Amino acid sequence: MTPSSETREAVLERFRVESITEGALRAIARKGAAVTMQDIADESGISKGTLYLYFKDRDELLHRVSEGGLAQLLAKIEDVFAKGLPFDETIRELVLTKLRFFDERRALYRVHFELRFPHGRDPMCDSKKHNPPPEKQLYVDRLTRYFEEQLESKEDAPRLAQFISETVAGLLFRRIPETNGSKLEDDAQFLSDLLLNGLSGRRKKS
Amino acid sequence: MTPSSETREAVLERFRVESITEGALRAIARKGAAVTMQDIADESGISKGTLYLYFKDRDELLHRVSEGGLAQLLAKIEDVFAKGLPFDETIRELVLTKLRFFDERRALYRVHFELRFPHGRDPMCDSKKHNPPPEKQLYVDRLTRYFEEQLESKEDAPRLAQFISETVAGLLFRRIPETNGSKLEDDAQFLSDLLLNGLSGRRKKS
Amino acid sequence: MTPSSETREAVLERFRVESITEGALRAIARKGAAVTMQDIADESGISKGTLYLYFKDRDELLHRVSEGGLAQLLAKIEDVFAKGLPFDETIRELVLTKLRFFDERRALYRVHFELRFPHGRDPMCDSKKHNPPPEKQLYVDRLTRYFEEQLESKEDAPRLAQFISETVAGLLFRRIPETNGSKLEDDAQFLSDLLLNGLSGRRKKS
Amino acid sequence: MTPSSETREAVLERFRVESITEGALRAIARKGAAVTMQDIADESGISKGTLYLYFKDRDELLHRVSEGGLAQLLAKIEDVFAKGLPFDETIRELVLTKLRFFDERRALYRVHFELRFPHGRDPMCDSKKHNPPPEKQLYVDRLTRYFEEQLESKEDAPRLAQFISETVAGLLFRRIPETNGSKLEDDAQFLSDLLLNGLSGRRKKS
DNA sequence: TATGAATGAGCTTTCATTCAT
DNA sequence: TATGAATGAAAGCTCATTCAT
Repeated sequence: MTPSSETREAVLERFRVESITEGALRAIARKGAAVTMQDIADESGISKGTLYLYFKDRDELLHRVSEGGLAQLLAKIEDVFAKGLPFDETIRELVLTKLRFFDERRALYRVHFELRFPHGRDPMCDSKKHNPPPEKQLYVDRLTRYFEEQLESKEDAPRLAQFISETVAGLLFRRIPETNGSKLEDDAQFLSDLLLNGLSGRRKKS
Repeated sequence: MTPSSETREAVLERFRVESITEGALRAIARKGAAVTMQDIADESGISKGTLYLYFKDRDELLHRVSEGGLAQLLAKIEDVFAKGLPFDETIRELVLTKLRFFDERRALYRVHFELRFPHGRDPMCDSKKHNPPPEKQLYVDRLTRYFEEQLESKEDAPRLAQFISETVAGLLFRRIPETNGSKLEDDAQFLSDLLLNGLSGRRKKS
Repeated sequence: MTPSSETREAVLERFRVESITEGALRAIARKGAAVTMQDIADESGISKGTLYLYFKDRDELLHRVSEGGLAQLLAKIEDVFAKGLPFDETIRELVLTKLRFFDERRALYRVHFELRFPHGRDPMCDSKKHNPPPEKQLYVDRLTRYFEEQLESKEDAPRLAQFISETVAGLLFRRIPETNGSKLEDDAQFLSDLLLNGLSGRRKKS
Repeated sequence: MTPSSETREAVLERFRVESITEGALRAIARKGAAVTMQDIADESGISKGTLYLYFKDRDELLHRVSEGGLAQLLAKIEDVFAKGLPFDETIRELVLTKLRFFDERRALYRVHFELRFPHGRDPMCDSKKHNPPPEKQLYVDRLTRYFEEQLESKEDAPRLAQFISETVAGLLFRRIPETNGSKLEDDAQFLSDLLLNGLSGRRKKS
């Protein structure tokens, strides 16, 4: 009734959802994309049934985990843009940021992949599935806008944005499974250089 | 008993394995990464039990499917190198080849991903897991050798090879789930250009 | 403390129980015999926990709903007897009354059935089960008394009473599930005629 | 391949289905309409998973149990008609037959009831449900035909058939739950008399 | 060697019941 | 007294794997 009580419940709810979300991430980190609800419950320190108080079903839970992660990434990206660095520096920072983000949250990355391949191609079952606005797209959209401002030909912007997004994804793709020895900063540096300069000048003079 | 009969059995074995592998690919294409052994058996025209005569378990079967796919890709890559084209052309052909290969075998790509995250990180269960020589690495190794020949600084070669490998993977990552409208050849062109020239010269003069 | 306050609490208690009972009936009407406690709580406008303040468990709640319904029916039956109609008329009215009663409360009828088959015959679990005086019997008893007054042979009375009770039940049995087209009054008429006159005179003269 | 092998498999299948069906009846007798698949599996001496080799789901299994029972009843009814007894005798035999049939298979009767009330009234979920031709109707239809031959007014035949069917059901309704003391043959006699003669002549002369 | 019926562990999900507030 | 979040014991169902034929 009172505003404070409303806030209180809402806060509690958010807290629960967050703690489950984090537990889910830990669980996914341990068990892979095949996490069970029991795994998530255990890792969250609550009981299986409680999960269903906050999420309709497994699908919704995983989607929310995914969305939550993306939102954090978007915030970090925005911080980079806010610095107002020159183009090259911005690109380097963007690459490094995304790389670091997922490197610290390898589990999250798995979830993204699993959600993109919803277990079959039967067109009928898509209707009842969770189909939120393409939150991943938000990230690419933001990049697109930046490129439209910075590049000469606007038309390349969307593809370039997507390309960078996926290129970094590619790097992560390698880094995630094996505990790779190469330093993350070096990878980021290398990738940024390649993006900015391509292979030009690296070829043998021959 | 006789050498010929031995050979015969070996041939039969290979034939079986191949036919199962192909059936598995078709099954995966239909059902996604969640294929069941029954799906694979049906699509291969044999019975479920027979699968276990040729493969230890589901995990090994999928790994072999994955390996088999890679072997085909390697063969195609070798064809590209055999043409003896100039560097730029070779890069473009390589990109296009890999892109086409997986675009025609989207299902296979899923399997690769699923296999990279073998369902758990508990160190205890690794013992019983399939741990084949890094067959994927073969592809990167081949590229590395090429770059070592072609580039000035040998030390960059491995990273560059891996990078290209993953970059293309990134592109596929986008193409697989949604029946994306953009033409594959355009994507390949764009990616090759970026690899070869980077963003140099695209920035606004400002 | 004071007598008035005691009464007050008692009244409140009765009021609560009744309102829950009615809510339960509505809930059963909507969800069938598989009502959940939550359904009942919602329909009663109270919370799930509160149900357990007034009823030991689901079983007791449903039994009380059932009993409550029967009490109403008994009252209506009494009204029929109070009219002092001749025998034939009384029978007809009784049949019609019961038929109408359950026809308007189809849901209630389901509960009766479910409660008669309390989910198991293991003699051990009977102890914790609700075992109220056979309330249904009250209805049959009342009929028995009437027949004892009206019929020549007193000994047939109990069986006849039970028989009529079940015959009407049989009719309802058909009417409940399918939204049957036949008019309730016609069914009642037919049944009464049969009870009163049997098949005598309907046979072909042949 | 050979006819004998075909027969063999078919026989085995029928044997399994029958043994499960019987196990289900026993399980229902013990646990009521709320039998679980595990109960049925235990009682059938097989494992839970095996049930799903022979029945799509719980619903289909229960329906088949129900149908199987009805088929047996129909056969017995047919035997009665085949005797070519006079009308009164036929009615008496029919009543006794059905009464005995269900008295020996009380569990089966529960299943019939549960299947008539498929757990809710949401009209949407009916589509995917098992909806076989109304096998119960077959029994009533058979009776109807008999009455059409035997009674003067054909139009009463369907209602009379249904009525008798449900009247007997009503009797069973009483006999099932409590291990009732009254002799089945007496109940049958009484019911037949009432059907044939009604209450005529029983009233006090007064 | 090939089969596929049988198994049972394990999954998602529901819901009666409890208890701290 | 009233609440409803939390629980956890089942339930229905799937599927990798085994083994008698």
